[in-house]
Amino acid sequence: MSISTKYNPKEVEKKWYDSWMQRGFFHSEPNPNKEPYTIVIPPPNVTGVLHMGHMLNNTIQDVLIRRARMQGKEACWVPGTDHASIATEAKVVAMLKEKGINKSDLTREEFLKYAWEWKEKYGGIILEQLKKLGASCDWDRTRFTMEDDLSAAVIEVFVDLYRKGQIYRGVRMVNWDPQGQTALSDEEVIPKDTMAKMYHLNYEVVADGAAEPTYITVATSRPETIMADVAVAVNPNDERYKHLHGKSVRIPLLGKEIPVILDEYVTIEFGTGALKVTPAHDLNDYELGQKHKLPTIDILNNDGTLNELAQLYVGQDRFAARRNIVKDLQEAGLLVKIEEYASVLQTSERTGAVIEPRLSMQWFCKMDKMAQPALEAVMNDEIRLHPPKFKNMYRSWMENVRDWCVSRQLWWGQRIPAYYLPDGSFVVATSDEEALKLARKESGNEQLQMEDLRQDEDVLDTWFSSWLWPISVFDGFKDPDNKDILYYYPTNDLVTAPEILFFWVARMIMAGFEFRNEMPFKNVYLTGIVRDAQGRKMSKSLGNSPDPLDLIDQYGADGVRAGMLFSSPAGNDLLFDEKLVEQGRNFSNKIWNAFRLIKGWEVDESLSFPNETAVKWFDSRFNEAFVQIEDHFSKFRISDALLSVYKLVWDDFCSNYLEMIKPAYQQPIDKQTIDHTIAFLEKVLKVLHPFMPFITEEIWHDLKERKDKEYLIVSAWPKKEKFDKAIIEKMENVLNVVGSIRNVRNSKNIPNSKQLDLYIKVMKQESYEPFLGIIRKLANLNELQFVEESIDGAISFIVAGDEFFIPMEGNIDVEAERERLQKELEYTKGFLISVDKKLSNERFVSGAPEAVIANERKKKADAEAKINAIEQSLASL
RNA sequence: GGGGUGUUAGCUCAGCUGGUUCAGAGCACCUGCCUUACAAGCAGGGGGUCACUGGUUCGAAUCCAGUACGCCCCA
Repeated sequence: MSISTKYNPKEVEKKWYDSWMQRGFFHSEPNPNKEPYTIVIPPPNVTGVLHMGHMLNNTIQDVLIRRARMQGKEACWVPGTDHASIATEAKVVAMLKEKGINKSDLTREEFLKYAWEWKEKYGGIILEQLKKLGASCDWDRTRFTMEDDLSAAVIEVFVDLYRKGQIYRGVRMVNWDPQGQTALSDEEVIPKDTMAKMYHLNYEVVADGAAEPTYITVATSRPETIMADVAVAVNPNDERYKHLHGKSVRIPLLGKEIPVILDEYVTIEFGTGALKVTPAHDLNDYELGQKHKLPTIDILNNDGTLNELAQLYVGQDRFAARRNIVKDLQEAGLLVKIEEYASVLQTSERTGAVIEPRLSMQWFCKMDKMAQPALEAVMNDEIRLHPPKFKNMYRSWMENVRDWCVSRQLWWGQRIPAYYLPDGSFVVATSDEEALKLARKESGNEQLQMEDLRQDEDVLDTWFSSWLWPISVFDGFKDPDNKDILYYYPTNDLVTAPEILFFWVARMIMAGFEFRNEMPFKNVYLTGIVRDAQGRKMSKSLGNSPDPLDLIDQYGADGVRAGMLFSSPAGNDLLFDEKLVEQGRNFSNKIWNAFRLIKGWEVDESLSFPNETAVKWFDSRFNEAFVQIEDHFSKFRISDALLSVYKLVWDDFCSNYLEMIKPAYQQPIDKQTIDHTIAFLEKVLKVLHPFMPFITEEIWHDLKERKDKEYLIVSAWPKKEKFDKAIIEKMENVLNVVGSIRNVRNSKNIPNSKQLDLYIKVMKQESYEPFLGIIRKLANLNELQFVEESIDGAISFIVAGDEFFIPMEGNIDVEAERERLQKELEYTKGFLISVDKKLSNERFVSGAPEAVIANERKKKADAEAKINAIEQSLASL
């Protein structure tokens, strides 16, 4: 035989991927005769490289899309990339720095030129990597969130929302990243648990005639912000501070006088019960300040250094300033003590810098109105989240949704289409021309020129383009009634990570209802995070993330795909272990060898058909498993679906069916058996194909001559068929018999090659007759006959109430055998007692359903028969 | 602090409407096999008080309450 004993994925994968591409199997066009099935890819960052998370996510999407394609649906998987403004800009800035260029020395246009060059050169590698995985995306439809049409959609949406009053400009407390020098959305801020210090500072109470100065002690974690203090707040019910109501205090070092205000917001027990109010640098203080109509003093520059308003430590970084002021306070005797306490530090997801709550002028998008339909759609299961446990999280987020800060102080992205007039007012427009027209109209100044207008410097948050993705990839903004969007939208399934449920998924749902009055997708499958075997997140610094392409190289794409899916139920983190991928590869090999076996048989047409029972059984078994597989798919239990296929292939098809029909060495096989077997293998390949596309396509073609477009990838998915439950159950018993015989061999050290005899004492001989050949073959038997009486001097066992005897030619260990039987007898007796107890319970008999009672009766009868049989065997020993 | 969610074999997890799918799977482990499809394999096997406590029920891994521990989200 010339076929390799090991499956070799390398050339196979390339060959079939190219072949699929050439024949256009991935490409989709609207087809009114077919049901559409659509997935839009969560666009990876254009700067990204494939990591394990992508592997899992895209394998699942590919499984779904391939199955749909085989089901005869018009399957369309739209790929693309995201411009990822912060991440990409950071990479370009770093690249320029290496060349000795500072971003601040460049104009916006110069910088963008570099950025585009960089994107053209390094961007989109990830899409090429996805091809190695076997992703059957419609590459003709590849989109990029910053390409012209998609940017135009973003601008159009911005203008539209602005005109609807949904977008506004305002001073707000934002999360400021002093390193990236941009505002961040709440979702881009990562809280980190740390130990922080609480400084207790003395504020002098403004002289009220007392000879000695008196103080109030204020606790703060940020002493460097005291120069921005505008008040000290205490709880009006706090007895300790009653004497200070209506008084003022002096800021330490600065000496500035500020009022003591009263508010029940202050927790009496926390710190000293006295709170310094610094509206410019803390969200809660800001709200307190608003309430009490206090001024705000912002003492920080964009880069986190102190400005002139601070008066002290001007120009120093906030952390340096903190060290210095603590020292000075100490020297001035105003620092009472320092306490350690556990606190949460807000950091930037991108740069890791400590976030500065800061007042700044930003653009916001109102969320509350848009959140309504988006919330309802999920709560009433119009859009289903898998697993549904995420519904609660989704609801609590949507019910407490806050306005979305959409502006970013960056250059890489869609520039905010607001144009400022010389008088400081502004207009919002989709183009320069329109802006000028509007500006002239609104200012009444027809002399205004384009040069008089200044466009906002900021760009929009990346998510402001990705929330439109399911619509914009089909040009639903440019041309709202085009045939693609009408056909493919709403899409079917979205596969993504739970950490972007709010960033992205929720906003896409909002955009769907806002701009098309329709949900963007019907199902959201939430994957878990891929972690290492110890449960740690995969990260570059830990070096615990394998390179996916190396894995593919080593184990084959099919092996990796199967390995990823073996243990990743929806919503659960995947603890990745290379063992899983190894298992996937071994599975490939198993399938390969099954194919080799079948391919190697000579057919002799003159032979009769000896395998009717085996064929009938596997046919039923396949259909039984198939119903299960379909059920798993319908509930998005992808791992379970794969495991069902795995067991069907390995246990049922290979270990059992093929062993049953396998002719003796170098003997030919009959025509009927081989035909059935090939048909079975084809069906098995079909259900396997979504998971392991390459090896299945390879075998499909090696098995038979195929016509030009007769590919597995576009073959028809099996249909659910009726199956014979009785033959499956009977075979289970038969395989138990075989297993018991093998067990006897094992425990008695009887080699496989030595034939044994078997005597069967059963109630219904005819029920066993069709299976005798199978038992003989799988257990390697010589004599095989039915008997009426128990056989002396034999090892016996019982399966489903029937007795089986293997004569042992006298070398039977009577004591051991007696002990074994005695043990089994005791167990069965105990079992009978428990069943009897149940059945004699009046309330059980009257309360339980008929089927359950019947079952208990059957258990009782079986147990009694078994006890009887064991006792006889014991007697005959 | 509020909310969510989980705890089942050494590990990762199934277990759906309470009862034959009820204590399961895969991996790991142990024993024996180089049996001409496959040692990346074959055959067999040992592992669990279903976190704890109580309740509901004829019957609880499954429903309810509390406790402990873990994780997630929000403040």
